[in-house]
Amino acid sequence: MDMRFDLAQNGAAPAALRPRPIDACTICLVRDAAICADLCDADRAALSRIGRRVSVKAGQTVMWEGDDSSIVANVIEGTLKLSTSTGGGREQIVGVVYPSDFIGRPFGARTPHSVTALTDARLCLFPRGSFDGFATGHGALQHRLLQRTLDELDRTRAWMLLLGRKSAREKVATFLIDIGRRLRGDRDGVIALPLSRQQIADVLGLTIETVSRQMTDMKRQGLIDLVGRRGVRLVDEAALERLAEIS
Amino acid sequence: MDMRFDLAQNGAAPAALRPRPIDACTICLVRDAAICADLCDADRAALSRIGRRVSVKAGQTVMWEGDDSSIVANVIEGTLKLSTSTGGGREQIVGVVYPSDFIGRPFGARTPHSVTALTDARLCLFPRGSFDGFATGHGALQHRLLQRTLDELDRTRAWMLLLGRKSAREKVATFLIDIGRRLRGDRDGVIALPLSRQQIADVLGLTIETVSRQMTDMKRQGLIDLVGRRGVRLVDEAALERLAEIS
DNA sequence: CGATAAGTTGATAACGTTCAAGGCCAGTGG
DNA sequence: CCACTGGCCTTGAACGTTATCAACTTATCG
Repeated sequence: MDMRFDLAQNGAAPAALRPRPIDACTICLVRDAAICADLCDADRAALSRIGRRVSVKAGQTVMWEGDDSSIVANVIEGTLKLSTSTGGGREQIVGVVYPSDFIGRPFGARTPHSVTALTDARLCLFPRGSFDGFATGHGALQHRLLQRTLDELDRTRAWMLLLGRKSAREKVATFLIDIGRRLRGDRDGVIALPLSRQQIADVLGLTIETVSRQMTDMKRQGLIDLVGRRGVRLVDEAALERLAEIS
Repeated sequence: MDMRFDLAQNGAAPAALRPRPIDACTICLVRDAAICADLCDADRAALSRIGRRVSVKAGQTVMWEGDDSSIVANVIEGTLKLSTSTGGGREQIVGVVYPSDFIGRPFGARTPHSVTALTDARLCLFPRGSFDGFATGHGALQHRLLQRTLDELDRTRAWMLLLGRKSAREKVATFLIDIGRRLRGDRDGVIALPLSRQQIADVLGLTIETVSRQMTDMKRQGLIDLVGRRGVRLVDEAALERLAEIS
């Protein structure tokens, strides 16, 4: 799918050309959870006309750290990572986003971190300028965006405690508890991790070897089960929580 | 100064009792930089009537992690730290705020981190409920709050890279560069640190000994000068920037 | 000027990284 | 259906950075 942004698509077409527009929002999977949830139908339709639906493949980078902030988007489907890196190439994942989350930097000139799809994903993409303009005129949208940003800031600050003060074991335990809360497992309780070992390391500020060692250790102790490369079952969640030192 | 919050103070007094109210905002040091900057005089006066000016002493904690979110505030004067800690008492400073910054958790039930004055400080304090109500009706205020929160989130995520991926030396160098940008030094170029060594350690996710060693090492190399306990001069800022690995 | 908290310095040990090799799984082609 | 391939993950050994523990020094304030 073409990722380039075509401004021409966003001008309002002459009314005659869209007598009964099929509104993408009516069938949207996240319409009640995303930031557009509180808009009335008319406003939602207007916002929808500003943006377009886009698919991205796993591994594809949607925005680059330091680039001009030219697009923002709602995540409709899939998981993506937000990351920054040092000049030397060391990477830190600063966030993982799920369906209904919002990505990009509205009201700002620069994208402060890269956004990369971890799985195949679908986005509802807006040119930043148009989005900013729309949001400025719609308090409900801005309020939802504010709520979401405040929540994200809280979660990010909690993660700083992990990065600065927790041991490798505590970090991995916290990660497993956290992922367990977001992604319910299948009927066997097996959670499909959206992250590779390297990516888990990049979330926790560790090396891949340390993550691997901690996880096999926890398996040996009967705290978790590892099934295949991407599966985990939290066997003793209470013990993990104790390990995680969650305040 | 009494920190307890007295709701009675916030009810509007009978009009007869305030014929020409002396508006605290007209002499406010941060009125053009805080979130209330874009309000018209009438709205600003209305907001002012909701809140009150409060002084706090260095060391005093204004809000506690996990408490009900009952107040929010603008910082008028002074420096404060935001911090979280593990059950075991390990602390991580998740933010440092300066005059015109906003503190507290609007639109949320819990305070996610403690707020403690590092220096004597003055705040413009609002009961959270009243503030939320006012903000909901005033798009300009909410927009400013959103801008500020987005900026803070960007800064916080940049700090995650430091916590997760930088060495002790890089951390200290980054800290010095960062503080140098916020606090201009005196005519000798000496910056008065608002943080003790322990607090610097708590910002960087290090121990006090490591911070001390890195700083005396940098002094030995002629990168910085240490004057007294709270003074630093950045002698070779370019070298520090190179050390900091700022992307 | 003396008391005391804050900071520095040193020795030692632990934790996590680094480097290196080997194993395992998923996808591909025979 | 099996062998082959390549990437991902695991395991091991050695090293290095930072934490820990303890003693000492210095700045600051009454």
